[in-house]
Amino acid sequence: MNKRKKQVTIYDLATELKVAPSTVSRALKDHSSIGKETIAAVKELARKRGYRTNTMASNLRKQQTTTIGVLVPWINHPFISNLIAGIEAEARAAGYEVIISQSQDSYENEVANARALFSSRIHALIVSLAMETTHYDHITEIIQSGTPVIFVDRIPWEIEGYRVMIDNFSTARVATQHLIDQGCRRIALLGGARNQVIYHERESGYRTALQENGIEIDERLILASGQLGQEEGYRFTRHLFDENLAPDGLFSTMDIAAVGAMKYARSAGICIPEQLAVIGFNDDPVCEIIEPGLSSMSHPATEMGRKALQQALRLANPKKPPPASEVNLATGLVIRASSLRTGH
Amino acid sequence: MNKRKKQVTIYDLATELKVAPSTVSRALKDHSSIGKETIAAVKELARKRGYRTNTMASNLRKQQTTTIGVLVPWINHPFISNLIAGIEAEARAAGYEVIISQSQDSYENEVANARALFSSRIHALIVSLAMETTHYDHITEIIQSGTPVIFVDRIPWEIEGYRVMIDNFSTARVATQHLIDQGCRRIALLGGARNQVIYHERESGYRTALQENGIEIDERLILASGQLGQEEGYRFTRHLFDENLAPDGLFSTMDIAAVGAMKYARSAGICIPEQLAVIGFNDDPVCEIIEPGLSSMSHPATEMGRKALQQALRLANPKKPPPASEVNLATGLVIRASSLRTGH
DNA sequence: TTGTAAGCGTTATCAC
DNA sequence: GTGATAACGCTTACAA
Repeated sequence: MNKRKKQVTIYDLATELKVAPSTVSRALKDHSSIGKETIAAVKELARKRGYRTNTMASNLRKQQTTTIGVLVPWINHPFISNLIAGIEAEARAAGYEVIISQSQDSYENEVANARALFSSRIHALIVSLAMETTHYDHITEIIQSGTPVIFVDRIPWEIEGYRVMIDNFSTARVATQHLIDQGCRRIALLGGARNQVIYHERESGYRTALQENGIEIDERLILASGQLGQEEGYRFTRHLFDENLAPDGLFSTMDIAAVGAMKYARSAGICIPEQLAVIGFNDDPVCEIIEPGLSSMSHPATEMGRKALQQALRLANPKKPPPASEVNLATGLVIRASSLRTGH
Repeated sequence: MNKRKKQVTIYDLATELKVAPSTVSRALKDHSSIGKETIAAVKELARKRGYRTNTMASNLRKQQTTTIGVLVPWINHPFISNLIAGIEAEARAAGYEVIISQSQDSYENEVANARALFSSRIHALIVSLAMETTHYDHITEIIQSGTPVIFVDRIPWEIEGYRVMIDNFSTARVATQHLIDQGCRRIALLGGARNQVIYHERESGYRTALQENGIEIDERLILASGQLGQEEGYRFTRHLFDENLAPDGLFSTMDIAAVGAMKYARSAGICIPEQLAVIGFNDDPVCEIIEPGLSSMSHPATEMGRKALQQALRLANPKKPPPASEVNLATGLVIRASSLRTGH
């Protein structure tokens, strides 16, 4: 049906060179027991005939692939695309391919994608969970089959698995402390979905920082949304000022919501940072673009991808030293004009 | 070596049910000639034993994969990640997987990745070329083998292949015309690598618009860079004003360079849009974030991904009607404050 | 409606 | 150093 040209196989090369297929196979991978001349001849002919290893056959025979499965909520989010870029670069360098699938934050999609990846007999799986996900059977199934699974960023509550993360608690604490250091006392929080570990941790870090500084927590200043975006940031901030809760500092657990907050402030004539100091989370490119520059906590997305891949390979290869069950990457406070008050 | 659990095969199911493996194979795909009860029994047991098709074996036997190869310069660029998101969503819905690789704009990487993808016997390939690429042997090789190849966005000059694009010429003409309509007469161009078709086309569109309006082209206002980014945008704009070439309009073929231009204008006290009307290209998220809002030409990245995949599948399946050799998607003028002069 | 058997291209084991 | 051969798990004529 397909008019694809038949590909050259080791049999074709063997016939032409009048040697055995097994010799060709070995020659192509520089097996030590094959004569130098044979190797040269085989490689020369392979090049001339345009021979390409049939990965499917090889994989089937070896009972393993060199494909890394990646399961993320969205490909086209800055953080995730950087994560994937890191995974891909590292994988490629190590001779692996990357197959990606996005759940679009739907549990149903995530399950279907997990099954599809599993059927492809992936070498390892790197997962960041969908917002909706609260059951993990589709993942534990894979773990139990012996396939290495690494969780990144959006990790599950229950499963004891390998993870590559940042310390969301401490990072949020640092962000909040920075606002306090700038003289803020009424600090609002724009939080994400509380059923997600990372947003829960960030909220805890915020609360802890306030307590450590003897600042009473005003629950009315804590706002959360499962869909924290620019619009929510705008709306939440307007709400705070409309209800006479006017904060003097604002920590947003996502940069994009901080942008919304700043947009509102601008429209309402609220000066940043003098009246409202703002800090975000992730250090997305927007932080450099908006005026004033948005302070944020840097998040090593690409590095996280690289690390996750390294962990996955280590886990898949019993010869290598086993990986730590949890890797924490460093974050950093990036101070820009949105939070920097003179005189502090 | 690997402590992976042995996977269940159709043989296991066949033995347990006391039927032939072929029966199991057929039952699993609802073959018409298999008894209803047999099908039910097979599926039930498959579920119970956690059977998963071994895709490698199946592919090897069928001499084809359901894997779509994607070769792009960078995964973590807004335009590309949207493109990939479109490809993935459409592919997944059609039962295909997506394997991605990034050339990082290096010719060498692109060649290596193309070979690797080819060895995986991909069903089809979707390519956006690296900046460096000027030879296309690594791609023509694949086309000649019978594998469908679809070019998107960064297409080659020479190869007669299938492509999914926007009309860069007309889109640039519309952008330039818009500035002219706003009263601009000295319009600068921030262009990309001229060896790339798309940037060449955009420059032509700009020139044509000026000519159509009887505006003389001042070559000193035309600046190009293979690495057009925020910094270049800033630098080019400063150069224009420093050299007393002060333009009253600026068309940047990439949004991010327009952002740089706006940053310079702000630092130099040049009013946008009154003294300098600015328009970009792509309608990236930054356009909404920067102040004033950046006018731009919308680029249907996700749609382009979906379309490219559809074309690829159509091309791979001789039963379907053959695709058009070139698909052009619509772009649109998105007017924001950066180019909107009152009184026009 | 089901079974038999060949073969997809590779690699590992054993023999020479 | 090299060759013969048997898998890997699946699909698909062809046979029954």
